Amino acid sequence: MSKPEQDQFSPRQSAVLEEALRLLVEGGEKALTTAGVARAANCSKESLYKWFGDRDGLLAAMIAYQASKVRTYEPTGSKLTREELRAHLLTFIRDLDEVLSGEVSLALNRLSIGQAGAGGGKLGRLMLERGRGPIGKRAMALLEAGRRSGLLDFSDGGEAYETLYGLAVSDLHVRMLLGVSPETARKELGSRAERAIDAFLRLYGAANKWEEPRIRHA
Amino acid sequence: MSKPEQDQFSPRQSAVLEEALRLLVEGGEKALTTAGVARAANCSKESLYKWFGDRDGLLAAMIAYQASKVRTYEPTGSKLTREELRAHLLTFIRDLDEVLSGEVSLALNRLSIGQAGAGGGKLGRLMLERGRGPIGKRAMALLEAGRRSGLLDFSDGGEAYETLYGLAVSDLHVRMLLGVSPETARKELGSRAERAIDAFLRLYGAANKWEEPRIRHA
DNA sequence: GAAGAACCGTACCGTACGGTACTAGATGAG
DNA sequence: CTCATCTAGTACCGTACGGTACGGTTCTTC
Repeated sequence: MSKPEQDQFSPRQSAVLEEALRLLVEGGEKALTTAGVARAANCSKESLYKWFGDRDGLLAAMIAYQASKVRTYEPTGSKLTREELRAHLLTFIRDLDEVLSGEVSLALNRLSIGQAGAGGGKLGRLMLERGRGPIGKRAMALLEAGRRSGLLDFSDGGEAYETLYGLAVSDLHVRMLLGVSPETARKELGSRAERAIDAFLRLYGAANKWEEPRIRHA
Repeated sequence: MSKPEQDQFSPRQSAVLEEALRLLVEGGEKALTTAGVARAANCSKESLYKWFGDRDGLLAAMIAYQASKVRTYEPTGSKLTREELRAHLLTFIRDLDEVLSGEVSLALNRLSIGQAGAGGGKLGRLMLERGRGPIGKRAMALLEAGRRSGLLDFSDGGEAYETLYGLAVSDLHVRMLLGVSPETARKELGSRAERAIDAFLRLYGAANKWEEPRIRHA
């Protein structure tokens, strides 16, 4: 637990996984053959099987490896001002958008989703734990800080987080997974980030702190 | 165009597609082999290839067939009361939840997403057009009716629809695609429907018509 | 510098799948 | 009755992939 994610793969193995991710991004799952990975990474199939067990082990390792690269930095424990909270929310949404629209993330999600359905939902669980877990934890910490600072008002943090996520992403993640170009999607995400924060603060902002931005009624 | 979707498949072909969908739901994509479909549907592989061209044609036909089953009823053209709009929104969200959490829909989305990444995003485009298109159109019509009735206030209908969708679904569709049990998900969706409508109306309700439900400020 | 481990490259095996060919039986028209 | 069409069932083919085995080379360690 002291060195949980960093060096669980040797440099050589990391290089192989990097190459495997590249192949996956370029050609989808069908392009990710054991022989192809071995050839692209200049390693032998025997080593692949020695290191990762079998093909599924390789896929799981790719997910774990990619997850180990996102730093889940815990931003702050101090009291937040309105502007700071707003800025942190915006940063969170921008980071979220960047992750979700990243080629590697999309490819890994496609991979996990594609082989979910059947009995082997192993990869899907991995993605949920290693991918969405940390992101959600980070957001919840931020929202909690906002509440402690008297800027947000909610009873169920998970509910508030789901709302924020929905406002920021809506159905764009699924549409990207289905093939909408990440460029198109990123434009849409970018134009929605600030609006999502406005809406979120109208829904969950502590009343006396935000004097109702974008006031709409008489 | 007069008979667009109904009888594009003969009864025999529909029965075969039904069986193919059953196989897909049960075992995922890997279980959907041409031999398996032929065996399950008591037809010959040769007939499959005659009718659908090749395996991809069969997959596309499955999507088109399933899409042809959802009726995209246009509810109303008359003026709406508050209660009617609320009820229609709730019905829409419940229907949306039911579709998204349906086994067949999940299986087809997994199939399309799984083979998106590579060059062949054909199925993904089909899902976007045949699946999300009609649903979005229906919701937009409802929102437009709400605006014409003076109950909603928005400038961009698409933006309002995306907000409604995000509030109602958030990341649950992707989580279901990744393997979260539909039962768990349906409970979460059900408990969120009314809250989503409240939030949506706070964000887009015409001011003088809704006297700020769940008022939060002094 | 020798012993041993790790590893690359390749060749190999079994299998499973997509797609095609062929035969036999059913159905319907003339 | 007969011929044409359609289709079920089966057998077959080529290929591509997951997984294993082995010889040769490099790197480590004493």
